[in-house]
Amino acid sequence: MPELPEVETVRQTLLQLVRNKTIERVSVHWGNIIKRPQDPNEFKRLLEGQTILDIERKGKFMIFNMNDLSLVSHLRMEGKFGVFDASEEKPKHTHVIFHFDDGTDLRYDDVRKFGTMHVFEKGEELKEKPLKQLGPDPFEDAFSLEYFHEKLQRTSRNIKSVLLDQAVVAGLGNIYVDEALFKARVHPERLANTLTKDEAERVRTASVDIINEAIRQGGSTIRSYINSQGQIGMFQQQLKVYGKENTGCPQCGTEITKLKVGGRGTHICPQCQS
DNA sequence: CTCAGTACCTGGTTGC
DNA sequence: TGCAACCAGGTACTGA
Repeated sequence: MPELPEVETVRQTLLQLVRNKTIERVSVHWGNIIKRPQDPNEFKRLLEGQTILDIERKGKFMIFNMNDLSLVSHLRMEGKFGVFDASEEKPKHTHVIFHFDDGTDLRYDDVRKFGTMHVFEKGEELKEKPLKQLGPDPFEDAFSLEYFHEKLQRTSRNIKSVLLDQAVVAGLGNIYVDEALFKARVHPERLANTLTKDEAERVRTASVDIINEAIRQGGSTIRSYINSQGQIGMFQQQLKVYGKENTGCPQCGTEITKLKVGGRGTHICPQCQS
């Protein structure tokens, strides 16, 4: 489901609901979600008694800061967090429940079971996978033209695959890459090392603009995304090419077409993007 | 090292 | 209507 704007919206809405709550007990109904420590029982034991002090985000990962530990969570395709009264029935796809000492639960729901959770000693999370390998977020100073152009020069992959590579820039996914490349007027199959510096700058600034505007609008709801207060996003109304195949390009009227790039469904205006 | 292909899962949609 | 094939906001692992 979520790319950076959706994760950021979940972070903000969820923080209001769980800040300063203390975990009394954890239940795990699908152990494969838990990646570190490997044993879910150990995971449960570690988190007992911890208080959620803050939630940060890096790329598409959320980082729950607690007294002694950091919980790193990735929602992958369909993960959701919500806070419920402990008396409410457990839905079918709830896999991890953090029971607070005030009678409420933080529940992790994930139809496809792709999401991940890692627990680290506080401060260690950035030194190890999965956070260690992430590149900068799009709006960080480190995502400069020099940095980005250099990365593009060093690979012969297509530009779409490079933008999806979280080690280059963290947070872009299939929707926002298609939108950014449309805005930058660059074809997704262009080989990265053939982009001019001007094209690289167009792609870079388009990516930053799209992500910032999508955050402002609470993300995009295409099929299932909702934030932690149960609200859908609004940015899907601004999408120009993603999911718009067989409609007219808003710039030139040419029909938007869908193709596969790097195994992912990809939407372009064949006239505007070359 | 880089890269394409595949695996991980469930459910909605499409096409015969 | 039934059912198989394909598709989905993602990433880790494999082997060439």
